[in-house]
Amino acid sequence: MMMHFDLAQTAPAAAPVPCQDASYCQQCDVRARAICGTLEDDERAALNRLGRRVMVQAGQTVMWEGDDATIVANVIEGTLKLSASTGDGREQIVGVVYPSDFIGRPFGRSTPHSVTALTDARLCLFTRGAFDGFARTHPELGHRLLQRTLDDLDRARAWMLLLGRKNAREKIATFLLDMSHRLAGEGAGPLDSFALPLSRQQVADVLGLTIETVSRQMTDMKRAGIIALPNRRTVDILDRDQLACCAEGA
Amino acid sequence: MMMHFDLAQTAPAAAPVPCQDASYCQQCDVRARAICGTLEDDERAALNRLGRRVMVQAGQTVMWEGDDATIVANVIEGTLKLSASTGDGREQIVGVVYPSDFIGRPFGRSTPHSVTALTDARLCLFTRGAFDGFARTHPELGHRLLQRTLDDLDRARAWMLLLGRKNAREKIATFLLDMSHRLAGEGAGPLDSFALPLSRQQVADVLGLTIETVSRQMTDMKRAGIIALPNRRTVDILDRDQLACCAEGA
DNA sequence: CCCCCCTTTTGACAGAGGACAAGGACAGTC
DNA sequence: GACTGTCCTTGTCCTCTGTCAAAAGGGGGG
Repeated sequence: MMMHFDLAQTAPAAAPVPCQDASYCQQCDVRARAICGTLEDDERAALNRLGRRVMVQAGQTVMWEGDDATIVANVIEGTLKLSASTGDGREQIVGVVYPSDFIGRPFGRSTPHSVTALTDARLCLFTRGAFDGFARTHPELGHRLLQRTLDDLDRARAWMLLLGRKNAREKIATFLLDMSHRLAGEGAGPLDSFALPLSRQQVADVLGLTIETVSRQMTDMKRAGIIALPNRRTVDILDRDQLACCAEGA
Repeated sequence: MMMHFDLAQTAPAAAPVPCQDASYCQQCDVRARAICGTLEDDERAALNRLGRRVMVQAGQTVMWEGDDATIVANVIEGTLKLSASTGDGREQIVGVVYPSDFIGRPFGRSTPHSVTALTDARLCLFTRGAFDGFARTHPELGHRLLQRTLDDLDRARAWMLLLGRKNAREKIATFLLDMSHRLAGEGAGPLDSFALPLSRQQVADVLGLTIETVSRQMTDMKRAGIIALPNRRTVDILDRDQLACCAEGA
């Protein structure tokens, strides 16, 4: 039974509704890649008893920047954004998460950034207290989480170079190449055609640009024959080498 | 016996020279705050046998971006920068590390950014293989490392907001406030006077600005009576409230 | 099938910050 | 104390990107 995720339930008072059916994990699409992938069957069953499956609709915010960190989750399906913002409303997307990624801030007091669904999404949700306790007593899970966090940190720092030192053209090109890799499935090569899970405004928020600059740069690249834009959301990479050159500043 | 860190030894072939004197850890200034802080005495002694103490001079690079990740270390004393750069030499500082911080990329193939000493520094150095093995068999160490990595990730993402969405004035103000907190000792409040461990160029590289813009903004704030700059490296915060306003964009 | 709303694109203009250049200050050396 | 190299500051100009405004395009509902 899939429960529908009610926004009101994101409040600290949300009552966790444990998932009864222990067979869920067996069918889980992302089990192998998620942090629970290397747990023994009985351990995973125990973890499963702590969590619940929820759906979130595109646009719904699962956690708010600065709130008490009361939940964590694995992403089963869909795409979500992590975002931070200034007091006067300027927004920066600090991460985009995909199926098998982990969201939330374990072992901490408050959530440092908001988490919002970009598409309809399915999550495997845990209360933070229950998850923290489980992770502390299951080193294998902690280790997977550590590896994933180290990878996230590397990615965040690579993005800092982009935000601080690249110009608009380089940012767009780097972004498109990154998407072409991240949207590819397990072990598959980069995609030459894909649907962006982000609107132009959201692309701007990832890159620290305005929507107009994003639009102009993409149109320029289209005119240069480097990419094609058959409709609003899909991107075809026509000349990957040249796109890589743009990303490097050449 | 303190060994001097030879740059050539950063090469993969570097022979680890174990530290014989197990009492080192007892006297270690940062033991309580470092990731080894919660280990039992015998465990810490075992870890100690895997590592060696080294000195690095200001300006020396301990690891190079893209190199095989062969070493990790705890910072005992001094300040170091983590930096990434584009093919054509633009640089972005993606982190500044202080005593008790951990550096290097455990459980990974290559180092994603360079590590360079800003001041003379003392490190407690491990080969990555030895450290990885130890961490895998000592969950408590892994857990401390996880907490630290989660904190680093939060900081990196907060900095992404600064890099992507703040203007020069806000960046400088945020940076100065951050420094005033990070340079304060254990549990102490923020400092109203401190010596920057960074040159103007390095401040620019942290904030994604040019050295001229950094200089101009700091002079402007000095003229506005918000800060004083008694010499090149020291900063006095005269009006913290106003500085906080600058940081927020007000 | 048309209409309406929202997203995206395009245009014109302005301003923040970068690039280049020169002058000034400071620390270490002789 | 003069010298010298490095780091920092200041000045001028220019460009990239942001801002504001309007037009164009697309998708969903009636």
